Order: sequence, then structure tokens, then C-alpha cells
Amino acid sequence: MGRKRTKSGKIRLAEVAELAGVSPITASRFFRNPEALSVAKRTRVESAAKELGYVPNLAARALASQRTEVIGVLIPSLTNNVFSDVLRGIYDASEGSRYSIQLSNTRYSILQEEKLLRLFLAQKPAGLIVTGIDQTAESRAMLQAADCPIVQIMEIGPDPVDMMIGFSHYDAARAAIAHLFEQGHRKVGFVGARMDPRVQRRLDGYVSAMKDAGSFDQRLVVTTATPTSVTLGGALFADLLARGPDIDAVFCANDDLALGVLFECRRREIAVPGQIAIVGFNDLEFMASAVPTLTSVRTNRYEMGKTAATMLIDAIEGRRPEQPVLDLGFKVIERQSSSARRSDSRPAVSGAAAANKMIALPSSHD
Amino acid sequence: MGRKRTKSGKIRLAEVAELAGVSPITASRFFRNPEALSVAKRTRVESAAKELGYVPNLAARALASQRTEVIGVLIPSLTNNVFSDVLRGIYDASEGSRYSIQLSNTRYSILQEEKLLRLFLAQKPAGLIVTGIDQTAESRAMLQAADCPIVQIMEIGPDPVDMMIGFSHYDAARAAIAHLFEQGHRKVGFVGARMDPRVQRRLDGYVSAMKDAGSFDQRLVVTTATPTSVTLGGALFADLLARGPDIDAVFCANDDLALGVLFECRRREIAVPGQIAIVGFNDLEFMASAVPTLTSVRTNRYEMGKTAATMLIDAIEGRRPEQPVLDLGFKVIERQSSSARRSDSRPAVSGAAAANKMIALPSSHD
DNA sequence: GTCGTTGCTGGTAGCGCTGTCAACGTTCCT
DNA sequence: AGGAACGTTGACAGCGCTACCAGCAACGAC
Repeated sequence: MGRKRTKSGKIRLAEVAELAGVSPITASRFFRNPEALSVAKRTRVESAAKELGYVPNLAARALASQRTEVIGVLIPSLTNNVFSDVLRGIYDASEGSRYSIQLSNTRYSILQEEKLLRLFLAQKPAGLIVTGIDQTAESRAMLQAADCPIVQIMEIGPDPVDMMIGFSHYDAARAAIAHLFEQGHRKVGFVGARMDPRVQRRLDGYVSAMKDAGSFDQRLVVTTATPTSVTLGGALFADLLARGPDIDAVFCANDDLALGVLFECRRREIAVPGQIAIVGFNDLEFMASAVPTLTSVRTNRYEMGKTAATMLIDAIEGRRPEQPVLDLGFKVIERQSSSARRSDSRPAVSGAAAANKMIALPSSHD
Repeated sequence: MGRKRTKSGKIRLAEVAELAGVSPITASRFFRNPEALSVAKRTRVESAAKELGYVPNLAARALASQRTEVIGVLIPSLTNNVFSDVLRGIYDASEGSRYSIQLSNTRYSILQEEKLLRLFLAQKPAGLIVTGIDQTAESRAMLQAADCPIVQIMEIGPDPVDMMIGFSHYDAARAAIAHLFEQGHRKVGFVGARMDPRVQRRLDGYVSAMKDAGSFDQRLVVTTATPTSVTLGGALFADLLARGPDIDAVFCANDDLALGVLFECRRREIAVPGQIAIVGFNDLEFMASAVPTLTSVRTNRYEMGKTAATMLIDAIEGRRPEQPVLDLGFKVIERQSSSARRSDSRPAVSGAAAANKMIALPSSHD
């Protein structure tokens, strides 16, 4: 009985069409735009497909239609749990949609990013998610020329390629410093690692806030290009102390560093927040249960990933958002580690349940 | 000048072939198996491709060759940093190869895994990496029937589908308990969250070790199906204490829980290791810089991912490993938190630099 | 009743690449 | 010298699907 099945033993669209008593092209339409079929044929194709267990061949579809259903994602790191939260959001949003995620790691190199971008674009992705706003000129040109929707994530800036979702790291850092000043801290150190563009902007925010207060001192800033870690936080803090300034607070560019600083304080028997206040960045889960609980700047990473992917898919399907740039803002989560300066050098070791006061702000650029 | 470029403006293999003065099929071979060409044609095709900036159309290739260059990866979680290390290894190994990674998240559900497996297999992946050894019968049947290499990662068991790389969680847990006993601890509690199959096997190892010592007591075990977190570690430890047994050590199923236990001890002013010893699992980076430094069982996650992907690619290309099951073992990294029991209730707060004594073992099943 | 319009359906012709097999030239052996 | 063996090359025929356009029926307007 004829060549029903393909060589590989898989069911083709033609078989589904035959069983349903329609032409292959009609069956094809069923999978792409069921509304275009009459109800009768629609149900016939549907049951035929189910009966045969038909699964479309994506390669054939991509070849014939000249486009893929792949969303390319470029992130700088797979290790950093900041990105794993974003990724989880992206994957969650893509699930249930027809699109699949193609992930690549730029390792914080914009040259690597450019290379990967070229690779992605050659395969005509349905859409693209890229991290940050600091692409090479060449990358930017490619993105501008790409005929697919693009979302830049993690931060917002003045000049979106297409869509953009994130928050102002500069403003977030300023808010953190403002909080420390409110609590009576004045000599605030900065500890930063990796120093990618977003960390750099946090540093910029810190510097501007300190200058505004007339308290800026270059000796208060300790940074390194080394990838971040808890251990490194301790080491950088030790450096900071060794430089001599009598500090009363530390703003850490991320929470791992903050935890490292906390441990180093404990090691040196420095009271937190009695002698040194600590503020982190990102508000990872452990910050709320450290002893003392650690103040941090909460960022909406999961939501950022999820919204980015949702916006992108909407745009791919022609539903462009009315608002292409989305500021997700941040919140300074005030906890014990930054509470008001007092002479008593012993930290209040009470339950972690103490109510967290919050300062919620959208980022703003003025 | 004919229809040189394709409609989409992209360069096809045929143009490269024309410029090089060879047939399309010869040009095609250049990209798949350059060795098969004469040196003359090889260089001609190479320079023609470079001149035109040719990029192969993967969809057409996949359609014509009936296979893809996609490696499917099924992992249970994107959040858990255990998996981000494994993933990084996988991505690192895939870079530079022709294969691309297609990642999916089973969310710790073997039913979801089965669904995703069906989806993957329909696209004829070049290879598959799946987590663990607890698939549904249906999944297992599909894997057996798949005509591509498969690597099971994270643990090893008696009945590999194809290749397997990991270690014995059971043995690792036993080694951790043995270490605590060596240090003079006897009443060892167990704290576990999520309770996926691997955590369950760690519990099994713990139970067997405790029974061997005649010290097992059901009240020593506190577990929950809730996803793990630092905060949860503190809460479970509080539960454990509330149950009343006078414990002198806690074995935590992972490091986040261990950190939570440490914080809870600090909150309650319980000396570590003076009153309670703590051992974690995985040896995440922060364990070495906590105060006191925290003992943990080191697992080779990055290496596991990297080796899995390398083995898989080798197998895809016909170089099957002589040893299809690889035990990467583990190491108990002894640190301050589990040091020998003593009456003094104040922990030794010295530098983190204290030499770490290690116990290195391959997992063994006897 | 005629014409245009709309909604649905089908035929044709590829998308860009590779599997298969045959053909060719060269080398090496007997 | 003849022939086998090998290495290299090319022609052909699709892979499974969809873009494009034509066709057809049903319907309403005049």
C-alpha cells in the first residue's frame, strides 16, 4: 500500500491530510491558523493528527517558511544567580508558546557577543533578547538591521534598539546610599567585583551620591575585575580597611560580596551594624535570613525575564507593546545590617521576623 | 547575471560552489568533511566561502540529512546553582563544536520530563543529556528506542540507558556521616528539602550510616518537599530542635540549608562547632568563607557537565568511550564547622586560611 | 439574473541542502 | 600491460513543509 510513511518511519503532514480527506496545504493551515478552516475540516484534521500522533517537522517548516520559531538569548554569565532568575522567567514565559529558546553565553565580552549575534542572526531568529545597552557599534548595526523584534534587558538607557526592560542601576545605587545617609552613616565605602557595565553604573551612582553629600573619597572605593564571590567580598573589605579610612558603612555591588563582608566582620569581631553597616544589591534570598539580616536593593529579575519574553513573543506575533521601554524599578529593603548608627557595639540579635521597611521607587533619570 | 542570490538576500552553497568552480555537492562536503577534498579544491572552496561570507542554512541541512545538530538537555531546575554549574560545563564543552544546546526545565517532574522527551525526540536530536536515573517507564522506553547517544548525569546507578556520569549520593552521605563520627559526634540530625531522588538517596545513606552505628532515631530526620532555601534551613533546624533530641551535629542535604542552620545557630547563640557541628553538601563557594568555615561534600559539577557533553559529542561522532559509566566521586572537605567535639562552647574564630583536610573517594557500591 | 465579494480550498513550485550512486582519473600490484 | 583499488568528483532526486496564486462555492447588492 504505497509509500505512506516516510523512510524514517515518521508521520508526515501528507498522511494527516489524507486521513482527514483534505489537501496537505489545508492540513498545514490547521497548525498555523486554525481559524482559517471551516469547522468541519478543522475537527477532521485535528482528530487525524491526534490519531496518527503527528509532530510537525520544524526543519522543513523553517526551510519552507524562511523563518524559525527560535528566540535567541544572549546573557553574560551562566553562573551568576542574577541571570539564572532572569532565565527562569524567560523559560517560563516561552513554555506553552510555540517558540523555543536558544541560549548563549557571552562571558561578559562584547566581542564574543558580536560573534554570537552574527551566528544567531544568520539563522533568522523570530526574536532576540540581549543583555544590557553596551553593544559594539557593529553589534548595534546588526541589531538595527535585524528584521525581528529585540528586547534589551537588565537595564534601561536612552537609546533602545527596539524594546527595553530593566531599571536604572545608577538610581538604585543612589537610593542605597541615600538610605545609609538617612540612617546616620557618612563614611560609606564601595566594594565591587567584575565591574561589568551595570556594576560600573552602580559605582557611578555611588560616586555621585557621595559627591552630592561632600563625602566622596577615592580611598573609599575598592574594585576588581575578578569575578565576584563571597570570599572575594571578604578580601575586598579587608583591602578597604587596610587603606585606612575610618568607614562606618559599606555598599556592596552585589549580595555575594555583602555576605563576604559580613563574614569578614565577624572574623574581625567588627559589630554589624554597630560599627559597620552593610548594604548589598539584588536581594538574594539569603539576605533575609543572615544574622544580622542584610539590607539590599531588590531587583525584579524573574519578572524582568518573564516580561521580556512575553513582550518579545507579543511583538513577534504583531502585538507590539504600546510602551516599548519598561522600567521595573527597585526597592531598598531595609534590614538590620544598616539600621541607625549607635554607640553600642553589639548587634541586636533578634528574630529575623522583624518587619522589613521598604522604599519603593521607579528608576528616574533626572 | 541570473538569480545569483536567493530571495532573502542570503548566500547559498551554490554560489560558493560557483565562485570556487566546483559542484555544489563538493562545496557541501567541504563543510562536513574537508578531508575528503583535494587540497586544491579545499582551499578554493574555503576562500570562496570566506569571500562571500557564507553561513550554512541549518534548517535545510537538517531537512536534507534527516538529523539535527542539536543536543537536548533536560534538567530539573534553573534556579538551583548546582545545575547552573553543570550547565556551564555543558555549554563550555559545546562551544567550538558544531552542536547547539537545547535546554528544557522539567521542574523536578518526571511526567514533565516524559513530555519534553517526546518533544525532543520528535526533532531527532544528535544527542541527549538527561538528569538522574529515575525516569518513567515510558521515558525509559523512549530513551532506549532513541537512535542517538544519551548521557545520564548527576548520579550513577546500576542500569544505564547508554552513558552515565555522576557519583553515588548514597556513598557521599555515608562519608559525611563517617566524618562526623570520626570527629566524635554521635547524635547527628538530617535536614533535607525538596527531596528529589538524589536528596532521597543522601537520606538513605545517612539512615544506613546511622543504623550501622546503632544511632538511628526517626526524630533526628526533618524533611520537606518545599524547594530549598537558606531561610528554610533555619526553619527546618528549628523544627529539629523542637522535636527534642539532644543532637550534636546536623547533616544538611545541601549548602543553602547548611548556611541557614548556621545563621539559626547564631540567632540562638548555639556555638558551632562547640555545641552543634554542621556539614553541608555540594561545597558551594561560600562554604569556605563562612564563619566558622563550613564542612561540605565537594561534588564536581562543572566537570560533570563538561565531561558529559564531551562524551556525548564524541559518541555522536562515532568515538564511543571505552568506559560508558563514569564515577566522578566526591570529597569531604573538612572545615571548622565539624571539628572535633570539645566542651568549650566558643568556636575558634581564626582565619579562614586554616588548611582544609580532605577525604577523597570514588563512590563505591559495596 | 448578473456581477462582485468573501471565505475556503487546492495545485504548483520551490526553500537550501545532502544521500546515494555512478563515473572518472590515478596509483599500485601482479 | 592489464586490472583492481582507491580517492575524488558530480548528477540526480528528494527531505517535509509552506508561499503564492488560482479556483470554486455561497452570498448579497443592484
